[in-house]
Amino acid sequence: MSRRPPTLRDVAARAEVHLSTASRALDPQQSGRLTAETVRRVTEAAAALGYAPDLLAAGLKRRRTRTVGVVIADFENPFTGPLSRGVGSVLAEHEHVALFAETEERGDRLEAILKHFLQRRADAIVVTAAHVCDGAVLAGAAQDVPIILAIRGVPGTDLPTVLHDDFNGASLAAAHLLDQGHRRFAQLSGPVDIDTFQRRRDGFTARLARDELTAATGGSSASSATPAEGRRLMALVLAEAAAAGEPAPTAVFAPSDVMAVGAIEALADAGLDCPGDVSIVGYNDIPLVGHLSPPLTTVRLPSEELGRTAGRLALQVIADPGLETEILRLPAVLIERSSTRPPAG
Amino acid sequence: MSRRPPTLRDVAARAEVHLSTASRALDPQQSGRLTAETVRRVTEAAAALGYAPDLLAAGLKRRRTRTVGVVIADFENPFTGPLSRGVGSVLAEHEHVALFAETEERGDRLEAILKHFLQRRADAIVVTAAHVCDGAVLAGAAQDVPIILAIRGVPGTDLPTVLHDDFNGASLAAAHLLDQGHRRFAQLSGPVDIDTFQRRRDGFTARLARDELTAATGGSSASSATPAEGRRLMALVLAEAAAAGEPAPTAVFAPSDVMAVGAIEALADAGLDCPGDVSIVGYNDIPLVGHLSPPLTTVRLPSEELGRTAGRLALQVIADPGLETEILRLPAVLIERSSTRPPAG
DNA sequence: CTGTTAGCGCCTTCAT
DNA sequence: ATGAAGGCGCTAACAG
Repeated sequence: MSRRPPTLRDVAARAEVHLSTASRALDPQQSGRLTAETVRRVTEAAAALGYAPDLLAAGLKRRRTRTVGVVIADFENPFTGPLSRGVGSVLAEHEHVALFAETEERGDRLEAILKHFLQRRADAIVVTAAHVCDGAVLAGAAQDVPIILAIRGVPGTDLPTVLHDDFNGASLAAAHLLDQGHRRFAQLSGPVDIDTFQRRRDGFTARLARDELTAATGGSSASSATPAEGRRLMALVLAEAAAAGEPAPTAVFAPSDVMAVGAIEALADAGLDCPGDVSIVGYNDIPLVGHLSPPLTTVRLPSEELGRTAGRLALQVIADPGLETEILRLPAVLIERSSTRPPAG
Repeated sequence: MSRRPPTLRDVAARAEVHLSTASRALDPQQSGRLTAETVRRVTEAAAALGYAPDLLAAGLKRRRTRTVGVVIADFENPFTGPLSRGVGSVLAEHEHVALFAETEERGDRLEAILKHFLQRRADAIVVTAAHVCDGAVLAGAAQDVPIILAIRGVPGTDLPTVLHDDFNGASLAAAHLLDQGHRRFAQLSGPVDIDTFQRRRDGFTARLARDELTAATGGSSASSATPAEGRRLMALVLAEAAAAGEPAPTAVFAPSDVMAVGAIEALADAGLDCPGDVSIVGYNDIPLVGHLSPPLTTVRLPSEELGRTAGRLALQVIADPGLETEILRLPAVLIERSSTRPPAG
């Protein structure tokens, strides 16, 4: 184990050429300038020795490591998988690699991770875990390395960004419920410090407002997107309605599928049936929600495509640092299942 | 953007000491041999400049990159999250980082990824995506870098390995069903080229054999662990029983939760109810299976802990390459929900 | 076309 | 206790 791998030196010696000739022969960009014969000799020697270039040493000189750091909020989040695959595969197609790290939503981790990626000489960094208050830290890091924002934007920064179109996605949810004839709405609020949840809330609210309607919220917002928080908020909405002597809403928007799961449970706790009494729309279309009871109507996000786009942006900005920044928004699509139906009566 | 980060040279200049003095001052192992005053000056200069050592350059000399490659089968697999977090966090606690790559279960990818990690000078590699036929490739790579097997073992290799105790986990499932009084069993077969699925099958079979019972299989095995394959195999089991003029089994073991989901659907297709007519035990306890209808009885795996163990093994073998290899098996636990109940009648 | 010569940024014997 | 010098493995001018 751990025998020393062959170096370019060994290859050159075996091919009986100079070190730098070997280097050139192995570089597709330069091998054109060499005799076919020399190239053949070097290639052969390299193959015989099982030579593979040391990417660290190469990067040291070339000032490019072909590495892109990716900051993930939560490895256990269901869309982390598709997202990672998206950026990973785009990068791989261009001989780059992704380095993943996780903040676990802890505020202080982001800065440490960015610094670490810098020490590893990442050529660019994709941040998918930004909180709205991270502007300064991101701006600071952006002076040293190109940064791409994905999934979560940060208002006020001018970094290249690719987001799900959450405003539109949530509008889709609202439109669907309106189409079905609902008029009494509630929406559960996601964590307030995350940009995407704000946009979902705004999108849902705006679509209702067009029809001069509003949604109850229960007066609280989730500390994190979990079933437990969904359950808590749904119960609050119900309690609020009861306290005001009003009937419960017939349609509820949960800005994440897991919160929707909790909401359905809260309804059951209160003796209400989904979708019989209350319709629910979730968000994300995570695995298995189509197999819940009832199968959840939800908004699907093109997470892998978003990952691919983020990867592409990273490669672009590496190739041309002077690139003008832009904000891309990828469209969501409503997946209609059985947790929504026109209101009774 | 992309201003050049300060180098050790800059720090030395600012502290008015020699390059190598600065190097020593910043190395906790060596700073003892310097005047407290010099150390202070250097530390201060480093802080003022925001100096962070270039890990690539350091690794080049030190022949340690503090990087561990992790080969994942599938980023979208639900236990990939906990697993990644486990190894990532253990490594982070010891100033190492994980580099993740994905085979997507494609046979040719493993070799390419191993080679790539070598080129990046990973200090060790954790392979969680091994197929039983990968022995040669792994043995080859193991000559150049320490390799740890996790989740999936490879019979015949002697690499340090940490696995879920699938044999025991599947026995638990069988024991549970036997306890409930079931006597007519089926089990769906997972992909044959993956070690874990073989062990689950063997564990289930062995426990039944102790009571002199056997399980029908439908005569086929899954090409991949998906709901569609679960559905197909369950239908085959039903058809097989019908063709033989026998009653359907009352208890089914699905070696993965997603296959269980498909199996439940196949039962419904055949007009059978789970758990009314047929009990099902899944495997993995992935998110949301507790919210299915019926909530799935399943076997939970300590995936994050497994990741942590794999990370620990990697660090161990980096510190001491002569470490004797061992195979660890982490215990599974049966999570009893509502998809199983004693047979009717 | 190919060899020579400098480094990339850091660490690590040697001396002193 | 600190400076000097060489090299990790590779690439990139610059010669010839």
